[in-house]
Amino acid sequence: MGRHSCCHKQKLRKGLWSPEEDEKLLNHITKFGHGCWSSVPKLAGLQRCGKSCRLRWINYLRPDLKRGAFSPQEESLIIELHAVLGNRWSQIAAHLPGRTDNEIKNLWNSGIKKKLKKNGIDPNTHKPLSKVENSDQQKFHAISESNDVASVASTKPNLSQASSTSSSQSLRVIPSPELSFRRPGIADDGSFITCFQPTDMAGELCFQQLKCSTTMGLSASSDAALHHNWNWSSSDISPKQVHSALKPNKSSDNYYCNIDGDNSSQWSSIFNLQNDHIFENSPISWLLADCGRVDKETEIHPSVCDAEVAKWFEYLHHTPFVFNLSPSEASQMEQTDVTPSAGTCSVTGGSMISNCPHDQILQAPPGSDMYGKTLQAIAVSSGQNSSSSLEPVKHMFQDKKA
DNA sequence: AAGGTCCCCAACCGCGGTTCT
DNA sequence: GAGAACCGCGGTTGGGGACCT
Repeated sequence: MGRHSCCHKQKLRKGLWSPEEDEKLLNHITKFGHGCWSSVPKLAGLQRCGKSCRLRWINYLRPDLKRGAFSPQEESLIIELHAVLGNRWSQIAAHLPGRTDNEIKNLWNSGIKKKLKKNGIDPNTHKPLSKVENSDQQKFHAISESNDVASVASTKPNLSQASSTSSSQSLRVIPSPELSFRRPGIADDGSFITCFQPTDMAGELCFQQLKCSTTMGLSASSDAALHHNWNWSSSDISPKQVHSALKPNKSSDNYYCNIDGDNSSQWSSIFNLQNDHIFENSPISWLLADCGRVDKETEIHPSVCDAEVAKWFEYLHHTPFVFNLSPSEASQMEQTDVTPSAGTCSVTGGSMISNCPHDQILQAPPGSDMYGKTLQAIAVSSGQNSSSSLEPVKHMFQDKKA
């Protein structure tokens, strides 16, 4: 079948659009709408192909476009969405009103990518750029493939191993401030293998793996959802609880959680509340999604937070990170800010998770396009690429829908 | 001032998916 | 069901402005 590329048509202009062409296209679409794009150039009196007209309208002439530089909030949102969605620019753009996929793609390729690399993050995987020597890399991959900690983002986790002897294997890596950004994986039984957090052991940063069962976690009846009863388990570490959470800066949408365990390490994690959505920077967003509704106002207590996280926070948000707040400092911060209550965070119902892939699946009928694509997105983000490895994920969500 | 290089971003290109005939 | 046309997406290109030497 011969597919006609518009570029092969004769006598059609290419290249930059002139103001006159813009005006013709704008006038035509304003009056008649675009209808069938292939007929637009003829009706509008343009020597362009329909595809070119469509692109010009979408990327430049549309009245609802937001012009100008991206805000730090938009940039951080793009980074967070990219971690979940990858190069699905149109889906990312859907979360940024007034921005086009092309614009976001350009920003990513020309700006954000470099920033991430500069900060030691691989922009493709959102993992720390490893400077590990070859031998260490081989070890890394070997362990990954046998379901060690690194496997969460790159290979299919194996629950039996994770819950037995190897669940807290540590792996020496080049220290990096981004270690708190790990994504959860999904085990065969549908339980979550959570992110790895940096822990300081004898001066070395190590990865450690935790497991959170879907049957555990946040109680729907908890009256202080964000810092109550998030139980984590691994074979050699007793269940942990999030004992406090911190909103380091009132203009920020990010919160940090400290999870105390019996090995005296502090486990910091991060999640983000923005436009009523929680983004998958941490297993906590998955936990919240999994647990359904959280509808009580929640206190966030300032607490000590890890300097690595602070560094990352400052990079992402271009705002100073405040930590080690005393109660009086926290109180002062609360009084000087115009946004609601520094120490509280209002978390409301299902809308909170409406944009979480997990929740999209719960809302989408199995078999629908949304269902399949979202499953794939999750599988890919979890390093589960084969269709067979999707099965446990499917079952998990089907069970939850039921 | 001139030439070279870098980088941004608008636009192109090709592909896959969907709809129409 | 097959072929053609259309649509939308993501990767890539190249024009041109900014910056450097």
